[in-house]
Amino acid sequence: MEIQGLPGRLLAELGPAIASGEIPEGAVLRGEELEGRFGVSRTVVREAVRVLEGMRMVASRRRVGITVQPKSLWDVFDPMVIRWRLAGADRPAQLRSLGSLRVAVEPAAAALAATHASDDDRRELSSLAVDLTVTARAADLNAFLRHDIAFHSLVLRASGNEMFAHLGDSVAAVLTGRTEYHLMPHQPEPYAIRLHREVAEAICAEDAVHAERAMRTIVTGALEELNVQLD
Amino acid sequence: MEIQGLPGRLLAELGPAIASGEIPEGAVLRGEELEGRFGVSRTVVREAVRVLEGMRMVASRRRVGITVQPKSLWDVFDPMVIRWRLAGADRPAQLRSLGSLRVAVEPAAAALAATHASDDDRRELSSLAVDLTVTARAADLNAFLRHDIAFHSLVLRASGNEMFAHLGDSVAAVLTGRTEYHLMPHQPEPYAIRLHREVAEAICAEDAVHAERAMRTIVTGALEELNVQLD
DNA sequence: ATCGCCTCAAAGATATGACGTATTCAAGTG
DNA sequence: CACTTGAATACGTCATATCTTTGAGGCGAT
Repeated sequence: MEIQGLPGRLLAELGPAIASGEIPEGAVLRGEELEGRFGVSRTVVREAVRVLEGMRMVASRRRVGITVQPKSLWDVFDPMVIRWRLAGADRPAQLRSLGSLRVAVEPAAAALAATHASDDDRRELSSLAVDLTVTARAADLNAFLRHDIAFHSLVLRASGNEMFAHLGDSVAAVLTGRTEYHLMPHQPEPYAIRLHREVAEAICAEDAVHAERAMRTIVTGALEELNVQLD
Repeated sequence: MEIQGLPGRLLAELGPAIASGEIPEGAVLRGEELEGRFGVSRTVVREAVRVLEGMRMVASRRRVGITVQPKSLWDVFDPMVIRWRLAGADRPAQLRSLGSLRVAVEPAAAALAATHASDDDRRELSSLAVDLTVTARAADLNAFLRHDIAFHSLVLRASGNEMFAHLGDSVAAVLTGRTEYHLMPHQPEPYAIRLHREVAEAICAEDAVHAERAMRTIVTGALEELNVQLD
């Protein structure tokens, strides 16, 4: 589900360029310039710029042009912004931010899931915990990643909080990045796996306290490891 | 910092209408129809629609039209979406979501602030704690609200995490809504005030554990009160 | 020399006509 | 009944014209 057509292509060029700092904060672009640079019409440029303006990465003013806004104003929760930052020079900072966010949110989500999850959710969660164990033992990193993402997304979704649920994609991005850039041990640690099983069991048993504690251990561990790797 | 001009006005009409469910999920709009309904040109309609598409509230497809997407796809973290939902029929759900998010994030932010805050931040925080105490005693709800927002925003900002910092506006929206709709006691509770002072003192003393605990008490209390009021 | 006002031009904002193109739906065909 | 084909439709893109806002420089008065 992405923005299509020429405006989408323009966005795919401009967004990362701005997110990576290649087009620095305060830089001024002119619509006409973009038309020429990308060989598209005014219509297309304006629509792409409007979207960027919607995520507060740029501001368009008459007689001035399109100015890149300071990073502090950007909608840092916008999935597109997150993706662009993860792809560029901001990757470490973005990973750290998301890591801290996970530490805050996922334990709370696990606690809520323990009381709010549907029976289907609980079954699915148990099944995923098993899958995780199996793929970890087989050292199948790709399958492990897939199940890990599914596990954490499901917990977030099962929390019943729409805002938590929406962080599933961001968490997926973090986990994917961690695997892609070899920021995790080649063989997932047995201890982490056991914690995942504990989370699943606690949620199935409606034990919010235990679910929260186990999940907190998982995400704080992940954050610590991330910090070690990034230093 | 809002989207200006005619597209902005169109957004200000369409966004709330969709957010409130007045234009239901799955509804199909035609660009030409919107041109007529709002008396603006294609250019304007297209730009507004593109922004809505950027926040995934609508999807535009050839030969079909502009379809309203299911709520589960919306960028629920987009400040515009939050504002629109708070203004409409989704207000209770939005307040609950934000309340849970606060419970997850603000304690973590307080803990981080205890170790990351600048000296200026700490001074400002102490000052705000005093202001809170004074305005609470004077039962000046508006001034209290202003300081309360400043306090929580500052803690989020001082955490040093950009994503936490960006939740300041949303927290402000929750607090404002709570006051506007008389969802809080006329005289702020002395216990809550003392907790704010405790947070400030703990952050100043670099006591992360204490700051986190006091902040958790504040936000869980607020959430409980919110749930009582909304039932 | 400084302040304030005025004018002009630059750049975005809006409107509109023309054409392109994908997609759906249905008629037609085997 | 399945498949093909074609036409209608609504968005997508381009080009152009005109309007509006606003920053900068000039000009005069104090």
